[in-house]
Amino acid sequence: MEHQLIDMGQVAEPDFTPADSTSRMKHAGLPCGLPLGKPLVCGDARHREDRPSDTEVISGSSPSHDVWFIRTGILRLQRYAHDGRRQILTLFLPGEIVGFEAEFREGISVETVTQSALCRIDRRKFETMLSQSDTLRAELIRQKQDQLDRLHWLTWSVGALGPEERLCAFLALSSKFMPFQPLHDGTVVLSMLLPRKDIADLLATTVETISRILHRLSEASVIEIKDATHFRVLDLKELIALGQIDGHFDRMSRALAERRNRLDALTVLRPDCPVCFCGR
Amino acid sequence: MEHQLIDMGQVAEPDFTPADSTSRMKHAGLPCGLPLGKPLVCGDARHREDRPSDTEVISGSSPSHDVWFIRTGILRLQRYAHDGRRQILTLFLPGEIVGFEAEFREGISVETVTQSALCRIDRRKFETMLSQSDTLRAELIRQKQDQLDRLHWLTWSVGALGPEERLCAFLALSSKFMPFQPLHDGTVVLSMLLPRKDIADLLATTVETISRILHRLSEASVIEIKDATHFRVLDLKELIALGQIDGHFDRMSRALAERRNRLDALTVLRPDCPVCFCGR
DNA sequence: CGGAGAGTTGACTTTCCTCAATCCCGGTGG
DNA sequence: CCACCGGGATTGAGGAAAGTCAACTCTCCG
Repeated sequence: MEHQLIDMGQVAEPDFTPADSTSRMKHAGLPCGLPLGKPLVCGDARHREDRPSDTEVISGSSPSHDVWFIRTGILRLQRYAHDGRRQILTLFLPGEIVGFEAEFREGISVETVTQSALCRIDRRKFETMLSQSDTLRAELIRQKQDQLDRLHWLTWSVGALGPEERLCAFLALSSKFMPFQPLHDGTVVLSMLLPRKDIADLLATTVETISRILHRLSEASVIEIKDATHFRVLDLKELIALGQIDGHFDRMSRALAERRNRLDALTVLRPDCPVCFCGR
Repeated sequence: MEHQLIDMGQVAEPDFTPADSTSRMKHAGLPCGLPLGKPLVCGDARHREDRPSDTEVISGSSPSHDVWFIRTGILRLQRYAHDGRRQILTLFLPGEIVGFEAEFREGISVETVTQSALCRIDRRKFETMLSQSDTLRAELIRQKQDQLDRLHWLTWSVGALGPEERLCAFLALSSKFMPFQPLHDGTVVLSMLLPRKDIADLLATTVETISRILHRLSEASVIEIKDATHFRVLDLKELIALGQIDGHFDRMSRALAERRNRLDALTVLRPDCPVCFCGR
């Protein structure tokens, strides 16, 4: 199979039941750790933090002393216009390092989208670790590159495409970084972790437009809407074509899969975290 | 003076005369060189290339063997939608290194906007240089950071602001990276090097809208239109306010100034290039 | 049972894109 | 020297996509 389906494991979902619509708020704990290769080294002891959704991690005004490692959950980098309009510039996913630089400019903030488990690391310590570990440095560069990639897509897409095309691309990609349930016929039921407002602000449109397009796609049998947060993807190829990410889908989903695998490797090889006391 | 005015020296402009409207196509030669600190090391001998405007530097389809160093001129990173609509994702300026990675994805290409003087460097050699020079590595990271910064602005701006606000921000920034002529009263006459279509495709709008907004701003006495490529900035503060880049203008123009200074230092300290044979 | 919040739906409105005509300027050739 | 030509820029008229506003539904939860 060319595109291996990957279960993120973030959300426990047995057989799909529409009643399970609160899944957006649940998550399982994972041991924490930075991607430092063999030894799991954390910057701090007892630095683990669980955050509910929609809480500020990095403020838009006060410079932060900390760097964050995302164990589970999704974060958003955002900025507001004077009229209160918000633009989400990128999403951060499990395994990513946030706040090292640049993501805390005046007016730019980072918040949790879903409930999240984070590791807080002192900036000074992180810089030391960075200077001592080639592995970590390489990982950081890879992450910056991935983020630049995503931002290129978003910028192009917001500038040159319409809302429908953007949403299709987003849905296609979502099937690679959101939890889902494979079905017998090869299709999948996708659990959308982002509320409508976040999707709208990421894709630079409105909740009303998102809603209308979703139902239009459902009408066209590209997706099936099980409930507000669960979509069955009937025609992934069509989503990719409509979203005009033909040449980019493979690379982007590969990048996502690799990050996921690196994270899994950490948690599988070291079920407990020997360095920090954030165990389990 | 808080914001030092910097003459780019790219365009020879004595006293301003509206007749000088072909200045867009002219540029002066500079010695080439990579920002490697003391010794100027180039990857290749005789690798200097002069390009007219609107020529492809990095193709969207065939992977490139080369990395480019911009001595003079402006380049654009762009991508087309299926309907032919183009989005310019970023501009590259003198002193920047282009094509090392990521800027040559499927469908993404780099072209000259103005006539440009480039240094072509073999990718293999560049990687060697990179592994041997901390200075170069640091410079490359700084550049990536600047590009990420600009892209954050563009994405936010296209997503959350209207065309008028985007154009104001662009004009304000332009006064920091385009040639200009200071006037007796402290205002400046800006030489716009980009044709309307490029401005429009960068700001995700149309030439008609750009034109209308320019004349609206002129009507409001924020700028004065000398001719199609020369604007006198009457009220920079207002441009910054309208463009909502209050908190970012200083940092972004500082970054531009620093790059410019580093490039100047290279050319001033080493008026001839001792390593490569591209001399002056 | 009632209230809050998210999502959906419909009617209206506005912005800005599209299309087309015109202008302006520089270059060229008679 | 002047008339013509071509490309970029400007201006105007009209229309469509998507944003705004408001009403309504649904589910969850106290």
